[in-house]
Amino acid sequence: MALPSTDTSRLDNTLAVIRTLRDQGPVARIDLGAINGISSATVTSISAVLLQQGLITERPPEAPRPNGRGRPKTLIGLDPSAACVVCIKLSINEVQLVVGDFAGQIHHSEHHAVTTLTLSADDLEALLEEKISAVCTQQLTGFQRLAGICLAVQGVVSSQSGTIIWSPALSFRNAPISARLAERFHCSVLLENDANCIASVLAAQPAYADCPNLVVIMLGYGIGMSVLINGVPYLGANGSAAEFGHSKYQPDGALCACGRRGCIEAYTSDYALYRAAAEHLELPSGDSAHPSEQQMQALTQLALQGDPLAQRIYAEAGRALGYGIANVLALFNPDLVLITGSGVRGFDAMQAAMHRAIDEALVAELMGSTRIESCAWDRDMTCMGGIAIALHATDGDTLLDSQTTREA
Amino acid sequence: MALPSTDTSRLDNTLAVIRTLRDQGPVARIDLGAINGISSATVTSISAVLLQQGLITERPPEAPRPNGRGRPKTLIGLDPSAACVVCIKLSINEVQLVVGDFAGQIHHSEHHAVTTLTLSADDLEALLEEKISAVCTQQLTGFQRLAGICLAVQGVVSSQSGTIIWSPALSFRNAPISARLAERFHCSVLLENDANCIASVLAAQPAYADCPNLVVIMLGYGIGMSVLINGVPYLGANGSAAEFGHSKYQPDGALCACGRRGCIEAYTSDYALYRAAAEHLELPSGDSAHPSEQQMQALTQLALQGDPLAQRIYAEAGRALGYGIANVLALFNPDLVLITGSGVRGFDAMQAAMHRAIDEALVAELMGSTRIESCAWDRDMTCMGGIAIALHATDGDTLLDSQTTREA
DNA sequence: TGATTTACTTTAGGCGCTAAAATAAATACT
DNA sequence: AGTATTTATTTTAGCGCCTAAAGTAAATCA
Repeated sequence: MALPSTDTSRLDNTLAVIRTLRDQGPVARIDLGAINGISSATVTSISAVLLQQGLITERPPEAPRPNGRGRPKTLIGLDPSAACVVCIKLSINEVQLVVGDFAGQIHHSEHHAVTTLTLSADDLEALLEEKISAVCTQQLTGFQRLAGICLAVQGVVSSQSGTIIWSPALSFRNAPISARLAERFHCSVLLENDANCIASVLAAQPAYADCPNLVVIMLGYGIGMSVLINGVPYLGANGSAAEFGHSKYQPDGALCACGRRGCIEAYTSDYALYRAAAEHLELPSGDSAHPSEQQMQALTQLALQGDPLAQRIYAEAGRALGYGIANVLALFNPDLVLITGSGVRGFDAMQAAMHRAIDEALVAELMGSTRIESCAWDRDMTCMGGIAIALHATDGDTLLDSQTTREA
Repeated sequence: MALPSTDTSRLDNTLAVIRTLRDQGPVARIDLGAINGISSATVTSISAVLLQQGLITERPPEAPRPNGRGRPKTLIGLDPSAACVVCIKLSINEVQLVVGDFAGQIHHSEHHAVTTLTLSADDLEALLEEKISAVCTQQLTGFQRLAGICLAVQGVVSSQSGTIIWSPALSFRNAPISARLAERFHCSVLLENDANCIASVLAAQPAYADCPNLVVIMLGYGIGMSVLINGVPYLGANGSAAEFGHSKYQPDGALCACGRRGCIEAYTSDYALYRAAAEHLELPSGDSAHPSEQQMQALTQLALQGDPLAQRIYAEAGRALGYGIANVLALFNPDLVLITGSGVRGFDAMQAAMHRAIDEALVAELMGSTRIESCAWDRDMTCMGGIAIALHATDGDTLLDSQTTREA
């Protein structure tokens, strides 16, 4: 496996510089050296090339005094216009498109209501092509190139083959979507699970920097999970790892949307909560199989205000969640379990039962030092993660690309 | 993080050569180049150094004609006497010591009956020191150096800190054992979970070469598991990952040795099977909390011969195992689940119920392409894995060490 | 015996890195 | 203002590793 390291070394160091600049904003050469463990002579050499390629620019030294005497630092930073990426989030009845620049900043975002379940695979492809084309002509004029597209999809996807294996938002299966889009737009197309995108964003936050093994559970209409092992999403053999929602609470338990019984999702997801409540409580009307945000908020309110039935429903959901988390702790022993998703709205009503269940299920040795926390939900997080992942994945291409275009 | 690759590159390539030789036996330089993706000029250079350090030897070309015309290959192979490692397996009431040579071959093995549960931490250390010393004087005379010691322990260990956090074989906890042995024997001391040792051996077998994500479940007095992710054992935050035995089958279920209820172990382990059977069946007498191999075989025989109660007990054990595996599949989506351990003796009696339970628990999409197989049990496997792990971990040291000794 | 084939070694040259020296651009001091 | 000091960046010199290609070695084939 040993590569001719003389080649890879320069590439590695160049990518490290680019990523440092993306994470930290403009940085001086000497600091880039210290951060990445390379000499400043090497940074000079690397940055000279990047400058010439138009991927970075020098910033005038900041007006306020730098920090004492000596030659002031010359900060270099990514040129946002060097490249851009598009992230498309595909969820039930909604498609979101976001454009991010080379520096990782969000440039544009748009939502479209689409009845995703009625689409055929060809429809979907046509739809995506159309939306991306529109965004390209309207938004991407200032950019030197479109580096990549990230498709963030709810469900099971194979990143390797670029195939959507199964998604609750789609009525078809095994759709090889990446290859066609890649051909159409001449750039890499990544296919990611939505939970992995969110977990990547969370893991990048300084508060969680010391958690290389991070589990993120997303509560919502269904239940998703992402497991980061040493900071990278664990995908499993077919990309169907981390299907927490369909791990079991109770053999022969409640019926799940997947058709089996006793899944955590059958107790803790929005549809499960609503199903349990709908028979007995008066709630805003609507599609009871796909409860609206309004309906769910009403139900959560009832529980928090002390309605006994609603409380019981949330307690049972919390207990199921707790037993599920206990299994996750026993099997993954992560540093941190983070609970988020639109369903965190009801987390306060579940929390006590959840903790009770975990204590009931696990001895202290197996709890280890794992923290369990919840985290506010932001619907844009998925695409922010997708943008970051797409940029990271395409840095090598961008580098190569700007080499050849400048040479020509 | 980028290291001065100019330095690491040579080290990487040298280690790759050593490991290729260990895996495949003597190999010609040109083939070492092809296997590891380096030029044969580099292999010549690397092997010249290793030869001079005494880590490898040239083999006379084999008597039977090589393969046609041309200069025959000169095979080079590891010198078994260049180093040795000791692996100590610590399990309930037994300590096994095995010596392996630099080429990875077992050189010596011995078992000792020890009432491990009555030992204090100091007793254990003294015992290990004594046994290792004895082995050193008797067995290690032909070796140039003792490269390392591997402690393979049942239970939760922290490899990083070299601390036995908890083991069913010991009555004390949090024993920092590695550091003291390292000081005493002047070599690296690795602490490993026994299941990880076994999984490493299995993963190295050609039959499982295409399974980078491998789960090994060990049935026995207790239930252990190891998860290999991309071929390396996943340890989790505190080394307590992969505690399959204490993942849950049933909230409020059968009482487990850990003190909680409903763990898989409380249904599927030897003690659980025996406990369920002891009241109603006539079985060889003995310690019913620690059933002997003989007792367990008798019970297995009853089930296989059609005794209805024994069959029911094994079926329930299989169902619990199946539900546990279903969770493992949902969460890890491995390429292969391998079931082994002394408890595989009863696997035939559990298998049907296990598969039924898995089908009942999971939709086909989540089963993916995961194979579930059992695998014959060999009590020496743990130490074979420990030897391999110890050699792998100490190759760098051995290299450095033989450099300095030869120079002096 | 010499041609051919295959394996191994030597040579020549490139790349990437670093340390150290040189240069640049500020502030501090007198 | 002019020089010393401090800090950042660039240039230089040199090292280690790698590869391709040329050279050498050791067989078989005819």
